[in-house]
Amino acid sequence: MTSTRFESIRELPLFAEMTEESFDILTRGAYVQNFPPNMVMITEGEAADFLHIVQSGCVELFSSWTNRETSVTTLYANSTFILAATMKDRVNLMSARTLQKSRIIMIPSENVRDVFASDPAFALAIVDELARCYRATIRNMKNLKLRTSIERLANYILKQHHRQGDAVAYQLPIEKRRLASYLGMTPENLSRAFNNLKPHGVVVDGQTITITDMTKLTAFAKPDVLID
Amino acid sequence: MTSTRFESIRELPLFAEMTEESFDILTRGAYVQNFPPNMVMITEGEAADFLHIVQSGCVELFSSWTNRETSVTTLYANSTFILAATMKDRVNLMSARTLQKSRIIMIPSENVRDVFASDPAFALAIVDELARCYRATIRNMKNLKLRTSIERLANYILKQHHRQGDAVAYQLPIEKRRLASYLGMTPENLSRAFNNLKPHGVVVDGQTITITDMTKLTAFAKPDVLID
DNA sequence: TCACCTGCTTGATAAATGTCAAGCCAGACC
DNA sequence: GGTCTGGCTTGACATTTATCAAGCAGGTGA
Repeated sequence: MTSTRFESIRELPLFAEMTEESFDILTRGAYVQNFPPNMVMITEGEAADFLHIVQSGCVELFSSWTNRETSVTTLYANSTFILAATMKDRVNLMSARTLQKSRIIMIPSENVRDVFASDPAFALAIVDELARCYRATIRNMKNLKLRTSIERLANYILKQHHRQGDAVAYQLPIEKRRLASYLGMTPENLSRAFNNLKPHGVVVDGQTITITDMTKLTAFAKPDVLID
Repeated sequence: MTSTRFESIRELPLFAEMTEESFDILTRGAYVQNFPPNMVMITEGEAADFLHIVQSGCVELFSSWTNRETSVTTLYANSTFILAATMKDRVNLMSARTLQKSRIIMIPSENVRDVFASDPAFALAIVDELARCYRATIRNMKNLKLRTSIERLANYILKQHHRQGDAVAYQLPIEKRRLASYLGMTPENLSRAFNNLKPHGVVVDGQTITITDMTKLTAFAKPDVLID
């Protein structure tokens, strides 16, 4: 049984509904790999030979042009990446690096395309995941084009607050310099943006964010279900 | 035969490979509608009841937040839109307006989801289209985050040049104020950006763009297959 | 314990981009 | 032909954001 090694992902939405046979075919030739922190595992422009799934740890997708670099997103356990390039059999548009020691499952892209064609439940799950990622990217772009950097930060702080169980104080999940890049600004500018949010009810101490006045912060951030 | 009204889209990649029966089911309850120019046909936040296809004319997808608005993309004949929201049965994240008199085919979202589940060829076409749009959006975001507005304009000029058959001079396909919004800048700034490109081999006269020095322009724009 | 990283912050300054106001100009319409 | 309109352009200025340089601080390892 090849699949026993991959039981941990069997319950993920992407794989939960497919037949046992399909899952076997899918995981044939798949393998698990451990990466140390800060390791570039995928470089943009390379062929997408494997669908990747974060089993544990943390992966950043980023992209470069000339001498500039930008963080696109950060992925945690149970996230998939390289799905679109896998399905279209094209090169990756983004690079990927580990931020922590990470365990990654790699499934041959060919298997994914084969099973997509033969297992309707898997096809549905793939399209669902793809549409979800697409919509997340549209939201991201709206965020970038419609808001200033301070507004983006304010909304990020609110979103994290909800993700971390509505605690008044919480820890930033990533380094500030990566957050800055994700939000489309420089680290210096992020520092100043945090200061600018003080009168709007946010206090920062190291990695700890404390929302001192939710009403003020929400009034300033104006979160929107169609962006955030 | 319901489908005769929709023969014009039968040959599109999205519908070409599906069975005749599936196409019949898909177009049941579908209809064609004519819109005048500058008509908002879809408002973000509304349910995505129909998959839309531009049969003729021109449609702009755009988005708003507070009192700001941004152009996301412009679609011409044979383009589909609202595909991701249709597949996930969610609200639209973008609004759509006609830029010219346009003829739009509308297919009930329910039909799309039903046929997706029953016709593997259609499923494959859907996932292909979705992945294509997703990747286009990633490119768009990289363009926005990694380049200045002048660099974005330079690359836009190069891309249009190729699209319009490598002619030395060509007409801008959209109004400058919409181009400005698409590129993430103000109309005033676009005007100045055109002026800034003069020493890099671009002359503008109204809607006409003339590339006077391709070498210089390319050297400045540094187009990249992973963005453009 | 201390030195030394590395990432963060702050200040000074520059560059990019946006805003406001005015004028220009081509096309639409009477 | 003349007027009007809307989009485009230009100038002056404000704001936002980036850059450069320096200093700070918390964690790591000798």
